[in-house]
Amino acid sequence: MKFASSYEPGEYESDIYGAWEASGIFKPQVPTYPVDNDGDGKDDRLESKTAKTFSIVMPPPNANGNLHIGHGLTIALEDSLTRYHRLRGDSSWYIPGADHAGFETWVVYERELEKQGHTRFEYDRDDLYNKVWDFVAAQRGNMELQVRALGASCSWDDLTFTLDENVIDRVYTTFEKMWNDGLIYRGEKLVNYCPKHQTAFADIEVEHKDEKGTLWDIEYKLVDRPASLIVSTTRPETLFGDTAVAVNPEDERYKSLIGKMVKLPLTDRLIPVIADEHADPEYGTGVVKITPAHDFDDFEVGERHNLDRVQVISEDGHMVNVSEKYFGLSTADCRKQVLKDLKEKDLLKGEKQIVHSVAHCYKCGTVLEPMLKEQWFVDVKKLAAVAIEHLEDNEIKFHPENKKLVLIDYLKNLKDWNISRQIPWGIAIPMFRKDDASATDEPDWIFDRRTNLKEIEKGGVKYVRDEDTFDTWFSSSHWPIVCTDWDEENYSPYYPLNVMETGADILFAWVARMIMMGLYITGKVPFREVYLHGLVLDEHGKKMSKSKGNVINPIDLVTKYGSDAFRLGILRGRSAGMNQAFSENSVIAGRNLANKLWNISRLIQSIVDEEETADSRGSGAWQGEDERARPVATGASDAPREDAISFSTDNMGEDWICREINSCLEQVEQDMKTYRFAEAVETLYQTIWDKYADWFLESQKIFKNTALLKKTLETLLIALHPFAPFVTEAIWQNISWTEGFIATTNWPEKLQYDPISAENFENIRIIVSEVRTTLQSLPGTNNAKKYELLYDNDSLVAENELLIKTLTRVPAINNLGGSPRGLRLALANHEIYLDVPESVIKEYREALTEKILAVGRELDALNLRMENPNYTERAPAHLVKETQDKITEKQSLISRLKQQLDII
RNA sequence: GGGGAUUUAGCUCAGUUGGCUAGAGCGUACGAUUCACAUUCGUAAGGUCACAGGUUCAAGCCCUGUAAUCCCCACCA
Repeated sequence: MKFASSYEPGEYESDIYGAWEASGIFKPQVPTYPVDNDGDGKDDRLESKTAKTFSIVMPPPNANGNLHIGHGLTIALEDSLTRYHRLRGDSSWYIPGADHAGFETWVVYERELEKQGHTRFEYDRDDLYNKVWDFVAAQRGNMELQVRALGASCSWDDLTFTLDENVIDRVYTTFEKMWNDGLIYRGEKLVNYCPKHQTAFADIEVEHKDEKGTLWDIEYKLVDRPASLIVSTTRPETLFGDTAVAVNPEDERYKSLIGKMVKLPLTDRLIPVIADEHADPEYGTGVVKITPAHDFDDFEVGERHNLDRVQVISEDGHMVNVSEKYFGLSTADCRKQVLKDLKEKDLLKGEKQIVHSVAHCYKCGTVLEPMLKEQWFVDVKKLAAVAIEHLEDNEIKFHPENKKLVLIDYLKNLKDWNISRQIPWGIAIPMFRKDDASATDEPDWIFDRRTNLKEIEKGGVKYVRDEDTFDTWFSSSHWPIVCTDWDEENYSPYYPLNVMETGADILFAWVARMIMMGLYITGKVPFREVYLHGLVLDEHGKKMSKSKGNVINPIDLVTKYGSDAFRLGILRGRSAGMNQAFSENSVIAGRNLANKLWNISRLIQSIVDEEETADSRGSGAWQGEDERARPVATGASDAPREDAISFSTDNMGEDWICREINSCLEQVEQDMKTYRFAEAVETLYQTIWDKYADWFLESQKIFKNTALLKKTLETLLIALHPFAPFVTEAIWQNISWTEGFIATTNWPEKLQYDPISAENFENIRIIVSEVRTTLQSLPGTNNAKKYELLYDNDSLVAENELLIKTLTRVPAINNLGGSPRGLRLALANHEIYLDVPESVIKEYREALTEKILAVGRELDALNLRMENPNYTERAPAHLVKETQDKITEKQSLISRLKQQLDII
């Protein structure tokens, strides 16, 4: 016996993964590059009946990080899909990736530098890039091992790293095209800037948090009259950058002051009073100071009124362009000083506490400073418009559906995209600035791919490299294109991707940009469907976080319960787009299913072994005389066929299990088509456990049909394989009659069965359940052993005595022969009794009364429905008939139970 | 301010086009036990489908309103 009594995942998983990988089964069958084997000069892939392809990319995990629970979910989802399609015969390509994780890795590395007592400013960009490269290379590998541990059937030879040459190449090609198309521009704008990391961010990377703050009222005195304006601000230190104060043009209080000058406190500067809609008469005093260089709204006001932009805060968060007293102070110190000085001059007229939202760095939590900087921007209007057009044409199907509208809404309001980052770890921006003022005819900036050079020469003019790198999302937006080897010449049968699976939280940052970029570069949407998963929350529905200490590590669970258990557990009870709780319990349930399946296989193998031994002795030990030739085998129809494997008719569980397995297969197929993973798993779980093990295998302990046992086990193993790849493969390798890998076998065809026989077994199940229920509700314990089962005039019971006896464990089943005794079961269509003595029946009286009442209530409800003429006239005929039948059934049941009660 | 969701058993969730007595897992209670599996088997209890109206022969599902929870976007001088 090869099978241990329980499934130990640790003993099998890594060997199995190794065998899969070594045999190359994760590679797609249809090549990714043109092939011309017949030498006719044409791409064979296009000539042949194109095999169906399935392609999906892995959202690249951080190359030097570890997987978290979200990755665990992503891989469970993506790999289940991939394996399912592989079994269905599609040329399936699951493309793995690794992310240089620009900013994240940089933050980690910069901390490392600090530990060593260095700062980034001691090195130039190329040095830093090389240092980080080495750092990442040294840390790399864990992630990829963890992806393997989760069972991802991805094609490792095709792993794409976000800094691979082909990626950089593609990004430069796009950038050049955009530059030539006028979609890229350099602009001085206010950008969100982290003074700690000294880099700018895109809007999307900013984290807004509500915080308590103080609103100070400051007096600005008018120059030509003894009057003053009170302005309110949360940032008094920025007053040095004020270049105007604004009032609403409709505000009667201040109309006469528009155009006058006020003196900027603590300075000698005079600034004008301007009229602008931005000033809200309802808010505070209705007067607002305008600091174009340090506030987003003020920046726009400044544009409208042509105001100067006076930058008073440096990139490292210190005061500049101010009088000596304040120069060099940190913004926080400067604020204190300004408040103190204003108070002394009696210009501070009030303060109050408010709650307002403040922008923070999503990595270090530092308050972001709006900073005036020259950056590269993408003009997104056209790109977004094209994306919206294709989305509205329903070219991409979303799961959940509503996310499409959310995305369209986002694209409609999208602002230009800042793609410059002031960190060295990333793809260098391929732009060079003219370094020769005398060359007036030459453009200020030129595109050039030679970013390894700090300066280049073109046409006798010297140009200097821009030191910035790309926003990670700029390159990531190319992911479907670079992963599938699409280019302008090579037709890739894998582009567009069949499905893009990723977190709902990066719908805007990533999915939106992939769509825009895909359309811009290839003219096609980059994927046909989008499946978005939500956050995995802890068991109480709270976000997992290090500070809360509720983080679950997927690899720990894999180690403890096995990869399959983790996958089954994390898929269960989860639907698209929803943030849902997760607990170890669901993984334990998955572990139990794996073990159940293992033991099912162990039982079947032992039956197969025994039969083979018996055959070799020449006596059909398990093929009793009852056996008749019966047609059941694979095939598409329900109709019995005469040429198939034979098996015994007496055990009607055989037809029944075929019916149930067929319906399970149909359900799973439907669920996979509609991305309802949890439902697919649930269906399989119930079919394998509740139906196959608890009813069919129990029945097979009486009549063994080895051929069918083999066939049905294979079917269930294959159907579960996408979700639980390891245990199904381990069993496949352990049972004696299968060949090759289950991972590359074919999705099962439907089984043939006789519907009448199947329905008969369903009736037997109902009888058995009723017997069990009644036995449990009788007084005393061990009732099953005490009472015999009696029946009258019932061929179903008569023909299946042994089966019913085994399933109910009653000591005997006898034909009454017309003289009823004992306790009659509450079954409408069968006359079945438990041979229970009078004394016990009397004790059962109460339960019987309750049962009669319950059936009576059901009957009343049905009658009420039938009495309503609107129902009988307007409801579909089959429903009305069903109701009528039910009434008849309930009535007869009640009268029988009442008879029983009368006897007592 | 704008938008998106969620609310069904003690907990976590299904319930697809309105149509049988609203389901599952976990948990709970009771019972079983050599003979594949205690990671087991059997049975049961447990529901005002958030609330209030409406449409319909029929509503967990559709419509209107209310409440609570969560998320996103914008703004907050």
